Amino acid sequence: MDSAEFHAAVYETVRLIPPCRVTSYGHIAKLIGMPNHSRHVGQALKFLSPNTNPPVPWHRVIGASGAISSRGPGTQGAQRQAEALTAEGIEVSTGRTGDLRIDFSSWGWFPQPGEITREGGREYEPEEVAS
DNA sequence: TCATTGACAAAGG
DNA sequence: CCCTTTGCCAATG
Repeated sequence: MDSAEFHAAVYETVRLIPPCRVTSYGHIAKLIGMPNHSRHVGQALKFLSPNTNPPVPWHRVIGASGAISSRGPGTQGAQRQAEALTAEGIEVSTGRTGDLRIDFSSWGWFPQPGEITREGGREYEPEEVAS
């Protein structure tokens, strides 16, 4: 599997995340079958151009700690992601250090690699996704 | 080529 | 909880 296929696999998998649910980079990597490529899931999302068709709900992917990953000092990417999540109805809280976090016990989505279509994996209409 | 960078994760203290 | 260390590997310079 080359990198282009990897990126495509990431997008397809992220697209399966139901609304009002979030998962982690590492779990996406696991679902693809490459559990040690969590960092590259983030890269794939970074390369994602806005307004893709079909839409990819990139905002539903956060770090395994439950925190929205920083895009680096002085950037607003994390804030934008938080806005997209709250717009969906997901609660985003702010920790002491100003980190944006989400409660996995309430919003987490971590299916095993076989039970995806059963659980609720379906495709979403463009208007359902902010992107 | 070689070195550095990450939208990461798990384990240890 | 927090912080540090270690493993990871495509992309970037």
